[in-house]
Amino acid sequence: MCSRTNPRSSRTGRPRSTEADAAILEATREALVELGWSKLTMGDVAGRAGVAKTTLYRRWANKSELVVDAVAVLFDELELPDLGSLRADVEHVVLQFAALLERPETKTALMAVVAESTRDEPLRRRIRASIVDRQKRLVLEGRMRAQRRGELPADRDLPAVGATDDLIFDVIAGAVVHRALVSAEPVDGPWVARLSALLVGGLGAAATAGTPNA
Amino acid sequence: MCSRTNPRSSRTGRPRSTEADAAILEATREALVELGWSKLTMGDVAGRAGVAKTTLYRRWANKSELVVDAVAVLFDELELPDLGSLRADVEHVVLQFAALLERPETKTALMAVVAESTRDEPLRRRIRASIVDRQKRLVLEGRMRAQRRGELPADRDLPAVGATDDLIFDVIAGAVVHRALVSAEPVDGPWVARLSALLVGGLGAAATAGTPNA
Amino acid sequence: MCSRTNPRSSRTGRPRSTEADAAILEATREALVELGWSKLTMGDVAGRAGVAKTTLYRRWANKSELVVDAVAVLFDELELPDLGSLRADVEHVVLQFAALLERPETKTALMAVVAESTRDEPLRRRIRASIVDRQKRLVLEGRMRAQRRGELPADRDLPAVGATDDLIFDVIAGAVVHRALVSAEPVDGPWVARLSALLVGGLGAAATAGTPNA
Amino acid sequence: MCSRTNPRSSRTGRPRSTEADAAILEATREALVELGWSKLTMGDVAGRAGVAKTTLYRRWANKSELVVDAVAVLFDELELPDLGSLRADVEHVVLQFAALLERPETKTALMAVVAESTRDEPLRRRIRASIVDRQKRLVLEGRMRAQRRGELPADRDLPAVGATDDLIFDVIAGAVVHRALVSAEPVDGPWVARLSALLVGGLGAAATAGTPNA
DNA sequence: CCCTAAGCGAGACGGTACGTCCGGTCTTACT
DNA sequence: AGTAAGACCGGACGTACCGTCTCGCTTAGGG
Repeated sequence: MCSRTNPRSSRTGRPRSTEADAAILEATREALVELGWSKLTMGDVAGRAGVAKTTLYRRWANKSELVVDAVAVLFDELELPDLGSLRADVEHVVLQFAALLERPETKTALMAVVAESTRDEPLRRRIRASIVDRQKRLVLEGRMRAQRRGELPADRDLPAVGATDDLIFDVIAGAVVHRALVSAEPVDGPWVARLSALLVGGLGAAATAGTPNA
Repeated sequence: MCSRTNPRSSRTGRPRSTEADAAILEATREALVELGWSKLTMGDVAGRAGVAKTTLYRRWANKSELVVDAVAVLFDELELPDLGSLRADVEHVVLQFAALLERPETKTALMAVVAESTRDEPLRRRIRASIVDRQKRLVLEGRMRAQRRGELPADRDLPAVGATDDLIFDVIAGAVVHRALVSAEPVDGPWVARLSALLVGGLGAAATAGTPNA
Repeated sequence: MCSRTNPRSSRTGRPRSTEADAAILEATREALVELGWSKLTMGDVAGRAGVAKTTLYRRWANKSELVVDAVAVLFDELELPDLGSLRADVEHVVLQFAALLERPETKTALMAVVAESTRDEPLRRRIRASIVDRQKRLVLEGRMRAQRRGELPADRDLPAVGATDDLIFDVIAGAVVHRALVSAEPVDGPWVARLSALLVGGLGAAATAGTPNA
Repeated sequence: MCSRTNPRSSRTGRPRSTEADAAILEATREALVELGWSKLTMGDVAGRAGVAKTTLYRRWANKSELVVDAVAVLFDELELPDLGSLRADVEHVVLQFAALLERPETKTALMAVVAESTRDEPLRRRIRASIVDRQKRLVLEGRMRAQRRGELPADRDLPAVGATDDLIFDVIAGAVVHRALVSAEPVDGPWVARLSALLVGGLGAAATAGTPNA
């Protein structure tokens, strides 16, 4: 989670405090809630965590990387219970994702680090590894479940993420983010229903038309 | 475009320089290209524009509002020529939007101001007015054209933006933004084809299923 | 009083408002009382005087010159009534000068413009002409009066300011200024009595010892 | 000398750099010489000292306090060698003080901080402690020496500064300052001779007249 | 009675310094 | 070697003033 420069952490000297790690990440989330991304400062986080600024910089290279780590864990809460149909599964995951984006920590932090990452390749990689790629499992799981149910044709290598999975992921996540943050309108039941209908309908149409996925 | 507090600008005193307005916005775009959002500074922009810092602050309350105005004009370049089919029109607008997001000015700026707007209501309004709402005309135009062609059922009040228009807008814009900035993968021909197929298929499915949404 | 660049003020055009002149100087004194030298601003003075900043700069080149003019008039209030003896006259003028220096306008302004004048030759000349030289009449008058009384030998060209006059002037004014502003202790009766005794005694000693003045 | 808020400087953390202290004060004097009081800026001083602006503000609250500290040390150079007579001693100290006031650092700075101190009680205290009170030792020393020689009656408590000492101090310092800065005329041999004669004569007259002042 | 040159209020302008804040590094002494 | 404390450099912030300018308007006196 934190950025150990050397892979096999050196054997000698005082070991790093794991309590500090947790306190810092918690303090970061707290500061995000109270202050938002742009007014969050490293000094403030250190103060809240009862830790010296040095201790932050020993673990994270800069503010962006710290915030990515602090927020990433929240994305692991997403789950995909089997609700019996593809459409129900889609609605559920959209609502979960929307609820996550309504939390002030994520709302203020996510787009900020993404914006930052357009000029910071290491940060981009960290975001992919810590947040983006991990969520694709939800799409993969949902798709395979639908294939097992027969809602989608089962002609693809099952356990790997395909191009359509990527597309669905970008559409779902992108639509929710855009609705919530850019359009700044509520991601509520009716909207989610319409989005899910569009997606399931589109997937179904593609399936019947022959399957043009990579 | 810039923030004149006084609607009918006061008759007295030296009038504001419109040349300065233009020079500042141009300098802002230039600085965004060279430096990106987070390294762009008001002082630097003032320097490039050959203008005093105070002149910037007399017009814009902060960096975010300035950047919104500087970038907004780029979104007006989007057009929607009639390519003969709904799918072709969708592909075209997606590609245009993707090209816009590939420009370094917009890539670095758009998500940054959106992130900032989560804590800044006036900024949010400015983004909506200057960028978001203006682009919805493309969706409206495309939908009405498809209805005229008979590709979509014509059962809605034509000139107003409806709930499905909003949905389509969020899906297209959100998917492109997410693909380009979050997933950080190319918005290329195949991906656009798949997205367009999904959307057109979904809209068609909804139409045949007879869902008369508002 | 105010700085007309060309001596014979041009015949044509709208004449300068003499009311503005007075209002500005009064406003300057008022601002000096309330704010002191360093926090007095030209804009504030203009506002108090109900006048545009341009009108100030048309008359005075800068803040220092304005303040010199505003304060100079106060020094004209000093008088030298004949109290019957050199010592009484000296005590009286010292007390008057001390009272003048206790006024907040002069206290804060005098040393400030003097300090400024160490790097500003025109200002130095203006101070001399407007403030310093005018007060020497008091010394001259007092000395001539004492000579008429026979308290001092009458062997000098009467109406001109001599070297000893200059010395006495610097000693009196300097001692009072130093006591009031630098030592920051009260210029009260006992102190004035001691100073006057010292001066009159010194002058007397010089007179009896032969008169070694220029 | 510099403003440590904490009397016993805290044991923890990185200690303040004493080299920075010295460099800043030296840079301040240098800037005073080159620019004078009113054009000296904190940023410029920081630059000359090779130090960040924050380092200045960590030590001094404002420009005035910094300049007082920078200039105070110069006043410690004054000495009072025994020249054999009260009058010679007086002449010597006056010349020394005049030479000090001719230095551009002091000429421009002294009256400026005094002017500032009329509205700034802490600054006034600092000036008294750092500059004024320290110089009174010269008057005290000179007076006691004259008493030992028998030039002045020895009827006062020897080691303490009395009211006449204060008077003499204000007269000497004030006269020199006024001559040099306000009248803006040279403090040369003849003038110093006249001033010394006046003072010694006045003190003698007071002594013979039997004025046992406090 | 208009013409013209200057004064005037208002307020934007370029410039410069302010004093504060933060990022990220460093130097202490202690653990 | 990690840690808390806090000083350090660098640099941007947003504000305040300075002294200048550019407007449109006013106010005389001279033709």
